[in-house]
Amino acid sequence: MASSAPAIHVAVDLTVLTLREGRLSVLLIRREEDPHRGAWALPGGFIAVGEDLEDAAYRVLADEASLGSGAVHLEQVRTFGAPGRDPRGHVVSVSFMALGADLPDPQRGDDVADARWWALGDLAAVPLAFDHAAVLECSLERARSKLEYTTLAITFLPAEFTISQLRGVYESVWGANLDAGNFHRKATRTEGFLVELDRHAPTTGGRPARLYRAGPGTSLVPPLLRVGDGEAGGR
Amino acid sequence: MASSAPAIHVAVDLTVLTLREGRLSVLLIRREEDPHRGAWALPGGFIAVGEDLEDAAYRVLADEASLGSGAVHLEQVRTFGAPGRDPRGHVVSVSFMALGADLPDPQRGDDVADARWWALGDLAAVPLAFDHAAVLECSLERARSKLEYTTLAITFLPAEFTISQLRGVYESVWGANLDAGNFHRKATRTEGFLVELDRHAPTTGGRPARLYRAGPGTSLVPPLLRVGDGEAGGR
DNA sequence: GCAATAGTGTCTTTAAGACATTATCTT
DNA sequence: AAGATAATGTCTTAAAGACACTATTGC
Repeated sequence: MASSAPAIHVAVDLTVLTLREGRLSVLLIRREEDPHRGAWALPGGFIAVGEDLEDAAYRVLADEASLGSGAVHLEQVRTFGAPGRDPRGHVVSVSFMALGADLPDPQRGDDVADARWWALGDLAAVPLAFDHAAVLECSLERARSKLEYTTLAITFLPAEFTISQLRGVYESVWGANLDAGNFHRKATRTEGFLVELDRHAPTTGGRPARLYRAGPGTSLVPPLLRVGDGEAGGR
Repeated sequence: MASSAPAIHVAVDLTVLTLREGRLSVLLIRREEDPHRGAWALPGGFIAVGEDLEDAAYRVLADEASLGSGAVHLEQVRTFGAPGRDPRGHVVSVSFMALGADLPDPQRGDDVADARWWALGDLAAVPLAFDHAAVLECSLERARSKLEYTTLAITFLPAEFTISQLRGVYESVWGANLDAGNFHRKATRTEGFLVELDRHAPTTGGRPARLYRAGPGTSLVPPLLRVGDGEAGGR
């Protein structure tokens, strides 16, 4: 923190994503100190000597997002190290994405005075601190892409879920509308993706939907490729 | 370098890949100093305060691999920061992969006494320094995977090449045998992948192969998915 | 009954994979 | 001619997408 002896500092930045009311949302924290005082930023922090990168990410998750390690899927995305990205000095930041199911509102604590979930659609006019817009975009693209080839979409859902909910994850993250019937067939017939349960979800006005839980597989073969639909919706 | 005041150091490590005689090969450098003196290691180096990560990677490429920035495709892969990975202290290393066409033998210089290309098939019994086996594996998997969805294979080839050479890249990197006819159709009919030239390559004993150069596209749609063939060959 | 959502079936189109066939060169 | 490699064609099968249809609930 003392900027007398020039050195490189290493930090982690977290893109915490969840679905809230069917909209893909990211957790941002309002900065209380310069630089970028008052701007919204991704949660993050410097790593200590001897601290593992993942441990630092989980620490930030607990301190700034009130989230335990069991609540999210954490994954390293990319490292940002341009010399000018932080006016305080040379900060190399390892960015992670954390995905979870309907994550709770952040609690005010020692470190954090103001923090909230932002639906991505509402974020266009919000300037982010540092290079966090690029960091966020990088994690978003990673998440969108991994939905194609992996079973990662399930991390956005509770332990038991319906096919409609799963389709909702894809639609929200991709910003695309998927055919319900075709998606149902694809999801249920992809080996290792889902395990069918004997129970059904309470009806939401129509035929009750069967419940599923995550299957043993981690990759989708063949993948579930997004195609240029374009038409989308927050919900 | 002085280990008196504990601090975190940031380094870059490079996985430089090329095809040599049809075999996927990686550049390794024999360490001359402890730790791991005498072991083979990926080229790498510490970054300076104020130096960009990519610039540092290109500097290492020039110093330790005698390669200019035009010769390779450079891409960040992953950052390794486990506290115990370097006995000298806490070193966070940003790993890059660099891909190029038939890269030259490294030259001996100030930094490097012994450096050579290793075909990956010959590397099983070679212990690598630090966690470089994991770093290498991570870059390899990235390269294998990106061949599926992008036009990256072309970076392993000279500016003008034949379909057979392109197929050879896939076969070498994936360690799989591909059907020549089907590959030809797929490569030539994937929009943006290739530009057909009016010339032909000198014959290698059969019908002369038409020459192509890289097309404008960067992604392959639909992708060229690897499937479980298993049978492979270095050549 | 109707509205709403879940789930299945059918048809078309695309594309992969197996493999035969033709084309064009060297010797 | 034989041998080698390049390129194309044919057939089968898998799977995506469009979309109609059936199933099961609440009202």
